[in-house]
Amino acid sequence: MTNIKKVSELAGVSTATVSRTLKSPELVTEHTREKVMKAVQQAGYRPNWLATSVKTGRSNSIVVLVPNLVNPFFMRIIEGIEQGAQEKGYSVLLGDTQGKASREHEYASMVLTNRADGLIQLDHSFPFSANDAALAEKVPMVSVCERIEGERRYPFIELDNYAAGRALTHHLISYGHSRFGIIAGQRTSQIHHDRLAGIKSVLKEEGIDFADNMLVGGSYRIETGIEGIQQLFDRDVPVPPTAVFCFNDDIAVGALYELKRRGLRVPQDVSITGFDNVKVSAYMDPPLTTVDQPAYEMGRRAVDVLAQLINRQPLQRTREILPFQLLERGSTGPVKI
Amino acid sequence: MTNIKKVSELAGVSTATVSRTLKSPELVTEHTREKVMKAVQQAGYRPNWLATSVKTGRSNSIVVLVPNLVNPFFMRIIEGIEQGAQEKGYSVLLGDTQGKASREHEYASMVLTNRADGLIQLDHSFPFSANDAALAEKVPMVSVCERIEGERRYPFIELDNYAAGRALTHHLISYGHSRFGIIAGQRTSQIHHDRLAGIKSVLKEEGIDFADNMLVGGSYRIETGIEGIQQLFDRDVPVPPTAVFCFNDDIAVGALYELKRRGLRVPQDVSITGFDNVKVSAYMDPPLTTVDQPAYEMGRRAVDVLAQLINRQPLQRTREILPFQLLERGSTGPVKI
DNA sequence: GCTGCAGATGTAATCGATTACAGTTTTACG
DNA sequence: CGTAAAACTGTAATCGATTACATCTGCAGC
Repeated sequence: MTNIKKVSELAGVSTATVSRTLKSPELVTEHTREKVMKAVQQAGYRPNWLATSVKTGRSNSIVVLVPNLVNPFFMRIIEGIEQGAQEKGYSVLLGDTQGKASREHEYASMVLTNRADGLIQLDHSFPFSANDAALAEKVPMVSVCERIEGERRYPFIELDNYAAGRALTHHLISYGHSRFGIIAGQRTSQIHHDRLAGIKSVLKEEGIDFADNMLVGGSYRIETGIEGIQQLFDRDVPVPPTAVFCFNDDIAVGALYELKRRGLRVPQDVSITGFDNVKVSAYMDPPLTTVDQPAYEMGRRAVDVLAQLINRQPLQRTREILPFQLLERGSTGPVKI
Repeated sequence: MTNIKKVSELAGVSTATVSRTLKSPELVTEHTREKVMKAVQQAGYRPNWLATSVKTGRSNSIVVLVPNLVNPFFMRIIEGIEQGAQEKGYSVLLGDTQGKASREHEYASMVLTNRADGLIQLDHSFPFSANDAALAEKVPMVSVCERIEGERRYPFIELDNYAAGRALTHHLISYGHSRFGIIAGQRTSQIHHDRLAGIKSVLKEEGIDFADNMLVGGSYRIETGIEGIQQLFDRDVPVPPTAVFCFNDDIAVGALYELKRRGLRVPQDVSITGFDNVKVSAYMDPPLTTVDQPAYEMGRRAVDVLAQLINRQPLQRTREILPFQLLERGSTGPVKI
């Protein structure tokens, strides 16, 4: 291994001078700088990052906790995080939690052991174990698209899921729909509650009933969409819904697939909506009406906020709400008479 | 910050004893172990990972270079990598190269600076700059699904793209097709050449002509599929193809979309095939005939191989070919008479 | 020529661990 | 009881950097 000592010997100077030449060149004379640089070249020297970090106490890395890597929506957020991190000199440590608490704890504790400086959370639970709750108090941490209600609070970036729920509902009602189904994802999340509350608030205002058994589903997967449609349309309720809210685009893909398989046409027989605006949603048949989330931007903002926390700069606000956009495409239409 | 010294004072022992208690408990007596553990608890002590790493010279991290995070196929590989890494005690540093050489260099040099112990490459180019080529000689590095032909060689995990190309072609020929189009992705990659060679070899054997202008495309995106179809069907060639090979599922999504938009039916008018078997491909309308790559498994194997390189264990072979599977679904069918 | 100061470089402490080696205590056994 | 070996613990070197402080040189100003 070529270390700073070897270079210093090669250049005939002290290690301090080598270090200075590389970090603050203005402190050494032209002459020695050249000597040192030549030695650096010759030895193929690169400063050992671990050593630098242990000295400065900063790892310049951040952990990103994500429940699922294959979801393009999350990945878009992570692209934003990656870009922002890169610009600020941070590296991104990937923490695929697979929704398991044990994994979350494991990754989160990387911040406690100086392996990372901060944490970005795309999951929905508090990522520290009961043991570490007290320590976690000081951990710089930001949550993207999920708010933690409860014991602990930290800054979060999200969009107004309540308003998005309302917008989707208004859109469908304007097409004359009045019998709705909902296929939800992870039900314990704040997102879920907000969207649901948004939908229900409009229904209430419009005097439309919503039976609890029209809410099905429980995870953000294609299969959930398929099973959701089966539950909504197979049960012995007299009248199936004419419009179905799917709480993400994957669920909507499954729902669309299953509706077609049953010979139902979208949107002529049933309207469906997605959420997230993943790339393929625009190229489905029909293209999906969905809510666009500025995922990339959310990722970037998360890094900004996290960097402020890490550097103990004061935050203007602990809550950032980014704008969503309702994309009306082919999967929704007038109710069948 | 609570460090080992504080704990040692709290427990009334030396730092060496604290270190031993935590790393090799069998070296200390029951009595002191208890004392130390109590102090550790009380102080909320966690060993500083940076310090440990600088001492051992191992960061226990690996860098994964990926050209694009939103591609579910890559992400499936990374899931495998993540899982394998986790089991072996490595963390994964994400390197989103966005296909840019500068990014590649930047991330790759993390191995040269001890920030990571090795490198897994999902991209297709040699990730070190000309300057570092010599240093890179010693860097543990594995390539997944892409072989590097040329100056530098390192182990790779892939599937037999040549054979997969042949299998797809046989499948379409068995349906009576003889006029083919190809919408390719990244054309400079080895994958591209292998698949293309596989297809052409069968066509030659069967005495079927393939005009070079029936090969279009140049990146793995949905838009490439749309533009590809436009090029293949708009040109003034007398007869458009009856079957189109798309070199990944994203391209196939675009192709399917554009074909439908033009009023062509799949597979009655045109058959199309994808590649990779991403999740949604099974739920398209029609479901996509595609080649399943064991992406997750490829990721896991890559970590195994990389770990061997890092630990300087001898490799049985530098080339691992995993099995593919041709999935015949609804997007291919008999040629229209 | 001497003093003072700025600028360049070297010396050595430091970051937070691990671990070789030394020193001390305990145990085993004749 | 004495001695050697074993078991435990402490001291201090070490990993590879950074940096406070010390030292040395050279030059300006009186």
